[in-house]
Amino acid sequence: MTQKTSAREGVLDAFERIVNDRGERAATLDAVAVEAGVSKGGLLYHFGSKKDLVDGVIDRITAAGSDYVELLRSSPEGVVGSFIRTSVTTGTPFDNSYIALTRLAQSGIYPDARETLARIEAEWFALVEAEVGDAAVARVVLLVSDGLYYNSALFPSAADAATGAALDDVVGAIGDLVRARSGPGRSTPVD
Amino acid sequence: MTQKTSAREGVLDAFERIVNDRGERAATLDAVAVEAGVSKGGLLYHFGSKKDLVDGVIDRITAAGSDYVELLRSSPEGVVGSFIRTSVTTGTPFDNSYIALTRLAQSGIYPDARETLARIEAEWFALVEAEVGDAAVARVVLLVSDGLYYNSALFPSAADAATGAALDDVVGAIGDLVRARSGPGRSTPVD
DNA sequence: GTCTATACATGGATAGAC
DNA sequence: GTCTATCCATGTATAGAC
Repeated sequence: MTQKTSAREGVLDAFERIVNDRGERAATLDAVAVEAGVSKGGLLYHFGSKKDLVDGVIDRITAAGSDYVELLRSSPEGVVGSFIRTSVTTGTPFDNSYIALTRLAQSGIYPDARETLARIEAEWFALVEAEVGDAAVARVVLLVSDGLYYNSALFPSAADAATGAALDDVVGAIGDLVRARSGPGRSTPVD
Repeated sequence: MTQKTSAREGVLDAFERIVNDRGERAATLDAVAVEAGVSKGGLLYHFGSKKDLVDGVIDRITAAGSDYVELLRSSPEGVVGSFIRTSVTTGTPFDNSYIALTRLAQSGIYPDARETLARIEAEWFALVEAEVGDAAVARVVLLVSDGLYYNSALFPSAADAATGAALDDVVGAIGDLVRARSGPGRSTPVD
């Protein structure tokens, strides 16, 4: 009763992959079925409609979101640094679901996708703000993260470049901002 | 020979509007024709194919891009501040074309859309870097801009909130970052 | 649980009248 | 320059066999 979900998960993987690589429009039932290695009918047994597929992605990210937040919290680098670094897509299951959701949310046909994204961002904002203690800085961090996701989703080739020194530079600059805002008379909350 | 383009422009407006409000998928020839108040046949006289519509958006933004850069250059606030502020969609023709392009670029069917975006971002980066004199900070500014565009395109309702005090806060934080990076021993290049 | 076959609607694009 | 009519391909979804 626990392993039989593999076919279902495979379909969901295929759906996300197509949405992310070729856009929502390309993610037809046919294309997803082929990518998942099942027939259209087989796919529709697991997901009765297109919307069910979207709901599947939402369920996934809702589950994975907690783990991600936990990972940020427990990072020795601190929330901000690890948050920025993990905003460049590296193809983790969470990344794949998150980017798929941003695509699906754009159509407006799936209000739940949009709401889920908003909920996730609100959670991240609270987390970052708690560490930096400054709403404006927290907002900048969130925006940089959104920008990184947007860029690595739109220009997958550029994601490699951003993974290296350039990303370190961004993290460094954000660190400077946090310290500048903490003020000279206040010791850093880091560590 | 100069005003007869109004119908054409109207069709392009309609196309952008639907792409931005309801997603690329909703922007069918039928829907665009209805929105523009012409028949499908009439639309296809001006734009022989879907791709021609996309090319129309690209042509538009290529033309409008120069004006936008000029506006940033001549802003009394400086490039960075005005750039950040104008990254929240206010429904200008440039905004509409830009957001439409980001949507169209995601499908991968229109490589030109992606390349145009990359070209525009490169131009903006050069402009910002020239003012702040620091590649990492320039990159942060670009990412914040991308994040703002992404957010105001995805959550139009949130764009209002971001237009007010929150946006000022972000501009202020970025200003702090620029100053922090300029270093204590270096006078500000502003003005 | 997965397949084939099929119904039905919609999308892109052409032809040709006005 | 704009319209109607139409063709063909594709997309979503259902029915029912295996």
